[in-house]
Amino acid sequence: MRPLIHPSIEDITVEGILHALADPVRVAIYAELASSACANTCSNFLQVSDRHIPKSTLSQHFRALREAGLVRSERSGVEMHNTARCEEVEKRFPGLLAAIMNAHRIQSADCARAAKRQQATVRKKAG
Amino acid sequence: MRPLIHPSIEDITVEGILHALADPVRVAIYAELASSACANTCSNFLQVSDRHIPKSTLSQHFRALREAGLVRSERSGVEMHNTARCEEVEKRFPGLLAAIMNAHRIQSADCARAAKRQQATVRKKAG
DNA sequence: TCCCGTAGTTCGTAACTTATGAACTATAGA
DNA sequence: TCTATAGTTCATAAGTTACGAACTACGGGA
Repeated sequence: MRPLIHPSIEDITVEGILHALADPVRVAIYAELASSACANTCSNFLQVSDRHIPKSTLSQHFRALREAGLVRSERSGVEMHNTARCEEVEKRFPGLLAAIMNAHRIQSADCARAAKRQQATVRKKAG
Repeated sequence: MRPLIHPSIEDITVEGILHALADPVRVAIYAELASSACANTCSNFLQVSDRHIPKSTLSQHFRALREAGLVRSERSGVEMHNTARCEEVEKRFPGLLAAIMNAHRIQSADCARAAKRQQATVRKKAG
């Protein structure tokens, strides 16, 4: 089994971060990790945004986040402890992650609003 | 020839923006467009960051930027006028593009510094 | 009007990337 | 040692990207 690869702070690239966070599953994972006080295992995320993710796919997503420098993973017994590397990345690229996460919040809010509106329309038609 | 597709402001997604800007050629193009006062043609970018980009590839890159909502393109005679949609995107996702562009500046500066250091080392060894 | 040059697009294909099930490794506990 | 759990790796199918060749579209002569 290969060792876990964590780039040092100066090897983290903007392209790498953007690519990693350009995937809905990965941002969801990252958002959860970033807002969580303690470490999370991988299998916490087998269910993400109401969708089942196969274990192997999840493993690849974690690798992508890790190798982009966004997440630190440490094996601990049979499981893995994952934490977001927020402070480090913030030091190298100030404001970047905050802006991306904020944009995601805006988008989810919009999306929720749209769904609500559509549901209201459906109810109106039905009744 | 298909018409040019420009998403309306509410159809622009964070994933789309991140994916579009996760490519070094595309960010370079976007950065240039965003900092330019007037519209630029596609072939202005046949040479980007000291590297030649084939016309067909460039065309795809512009399409990607356009369909992500980052760039507006208008055909004008035989050429195309491209402008960045900064203000619109800023309205929808405040601070996002600024943070990404800033991160890119930081990275390029680091890169230039590293190259300089390496060159100094090479000179030292040689002489 | 016809022809040519320039600007950009589309198509076909080869190279690369991603998703996922099956088979694996690693560890903890009985 | 056996079994269960957590995660990884591998093979492969599906999707995406890069780029040359052939194309469309427009403008400007002759």
